[in-house]
Amino acid sequence: MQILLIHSDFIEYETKKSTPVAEKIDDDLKKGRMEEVLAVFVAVEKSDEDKPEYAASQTVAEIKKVTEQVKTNRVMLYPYAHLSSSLSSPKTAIETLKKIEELLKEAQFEVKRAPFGWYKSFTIKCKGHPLSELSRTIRIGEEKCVMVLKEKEKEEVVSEALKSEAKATSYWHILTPEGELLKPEEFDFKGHDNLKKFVNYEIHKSRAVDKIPPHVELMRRLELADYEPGSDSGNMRFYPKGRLMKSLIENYVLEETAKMGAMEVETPLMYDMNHPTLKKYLDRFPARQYSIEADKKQLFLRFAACFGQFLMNHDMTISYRNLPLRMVELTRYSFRKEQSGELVGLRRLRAFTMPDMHSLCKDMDEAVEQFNEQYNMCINVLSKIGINLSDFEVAIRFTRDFYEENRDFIVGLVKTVNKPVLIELWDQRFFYFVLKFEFNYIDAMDKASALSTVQIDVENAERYGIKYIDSTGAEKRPFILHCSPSGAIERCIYALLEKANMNSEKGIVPMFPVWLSPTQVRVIPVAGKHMEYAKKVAGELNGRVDIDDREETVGKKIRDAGKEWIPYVAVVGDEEINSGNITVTVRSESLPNKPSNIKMSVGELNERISKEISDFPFKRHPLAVKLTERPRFV
RNA sequence: GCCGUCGUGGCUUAGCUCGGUAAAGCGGCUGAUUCGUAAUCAGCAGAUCAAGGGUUCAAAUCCCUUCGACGGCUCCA
Repeated sequence: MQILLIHSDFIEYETKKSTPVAEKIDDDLKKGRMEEVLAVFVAVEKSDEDKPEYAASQTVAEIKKVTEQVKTNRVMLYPYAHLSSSLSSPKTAIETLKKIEELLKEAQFEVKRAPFGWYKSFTIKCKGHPLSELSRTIRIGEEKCVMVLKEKEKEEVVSEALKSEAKATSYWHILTPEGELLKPEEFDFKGHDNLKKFVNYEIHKSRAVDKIPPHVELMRRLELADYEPGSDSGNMRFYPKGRLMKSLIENYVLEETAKMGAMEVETPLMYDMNHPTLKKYLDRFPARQYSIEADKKQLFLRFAACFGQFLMNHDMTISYRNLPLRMVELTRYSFRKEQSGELVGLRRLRAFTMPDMHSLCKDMDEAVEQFNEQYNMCINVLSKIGINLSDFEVAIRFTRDFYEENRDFIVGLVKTVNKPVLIELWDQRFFYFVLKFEFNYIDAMDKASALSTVQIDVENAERYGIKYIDSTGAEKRPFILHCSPSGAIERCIYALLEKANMNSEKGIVPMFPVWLSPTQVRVIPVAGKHMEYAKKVAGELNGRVDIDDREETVGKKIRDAGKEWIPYVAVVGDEEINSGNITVTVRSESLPNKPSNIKMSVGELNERISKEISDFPFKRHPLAVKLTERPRFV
């Protein structure tokens, strides 16, 4: 049995023409309409033929569940053969449909049934809320819901978490730094445009813009990253400049976690799907996996570093003196087989790089304290990457129990960012965590993407058998914090590109932070005879320096340097050779089409650059110093 | 995954309605220019028009299928 449930403002149908298998009907059934209704499209299948009554009763049970969630008692049954490629006989189908109708009527539902075996026209207005479109497969002898992948004729096991999410009821609020907990409709969003967009995105899932994402064009034009047609969708190629930026951010984040005391480890990319512990965890994690078969094993590609680290924790001997114990891994890659329609440029990928840190804490007090410390670290990390407090919106999500016990702490988190945040509250714990936050970047299309996140996990220490010995010698379960200080590195680059594009539209010249700029200084000799001097200057300059040795006009070279968002462009010609200075175009001080030129010494420029990059990792330029020696990637 | 739009040299696009020799700019190469702050001039090379199938005397153009990108839906620890 396949059913598709659509919570609708209305559905109406009209019979057009009978088919050979049509049931005989009275004229009054040739048209039908219901309002505020759950439309149930049904395909009775071959596998139902053994026990049609069982199939009918299971279907009714599913319908009841959904009607309770969407709060209606009106049902329109609509035979819909297209849901299945393995249909039952028409006779069984009609019987089963009638049985469903009968059972629903017994349960006090207001039911109508569209006739079987007719060509019908129908109009339906779907309500469009998160639960308004659901599908179910009902199989005899199986309690579990499974989704059927038609193209593979293979059943995909959908994790329990994916399902439980549909059942979770969320209560949305806005929490202000003053500690006021307001319903979204009570909150005055004036001056909080991005928060409004974020709330709208989270709760109503509605957007009104249709533009192509600017970062997709930029990632190619700047030769950072590109699609790889030879791979699966959502698996990108990174050109030298993109790889450089990724590498710098990766190293930076790792360094910040190391400062906190995190130990860097490395764990496998693929795991046995039938490992008893992992199997249970898969069920609690709402992600779809890539799976591969090797020898006789079913393996899946990791979607985070949790697996490897928890398995490692399981085998470790840990004393209370070792806590909080932090481990970090930079996952290159984490794999998530997101739905194809969801993939966009660098925003949503199927293979991405993510720092994943886990902290074992002795009790909830320590977990909360660590949570707070990591919350602050995340703010700092993002701002150093170039994404400031004003660029992202905060969501804090927790269970009601956690909130009751930690009200002041939650308000404290809001005070830290000093702006209202979105709160999602659950009556029960549907997930493995009791508290989490995310920092969400809001782009020009009003889409929200999570960057940093921390969660307090109360489940996995038990599941993985992770324990520590407390001061009395007793074994105890730690609480585990999951933390990704920056979120996916690719997503950080997406946010930087989108931000730069937004700036550009506001009349601000777009650029990356200097420490992340692939070329930090470009030296431009005015004519061929200045080349030797240009090389000398380049040799004396700090940072990633290159030389535009092409035979182009100065104007053209300046413009091209601008197109690459190079922070400092030093022109050298007769004047500079005579004065010993260089003339520097400073991007951060330039206006569109109005470069800002400052005469300074090489030493002065070095000092300026040092100030901007000294706190960060440094890597040499991956490309040849002379532009004429560089290939083009796009 | 579903619905819709799109896919033409390396890049950006014209041509597609109404079938008949694929056009341009940028980039590349060659030559001239040796140049002072956001595009120097000229020439040359470069395209089985996403892939596969169909209709036709003839397909970039019409039809079908597949793949990919984007938008919407769904989803998003």
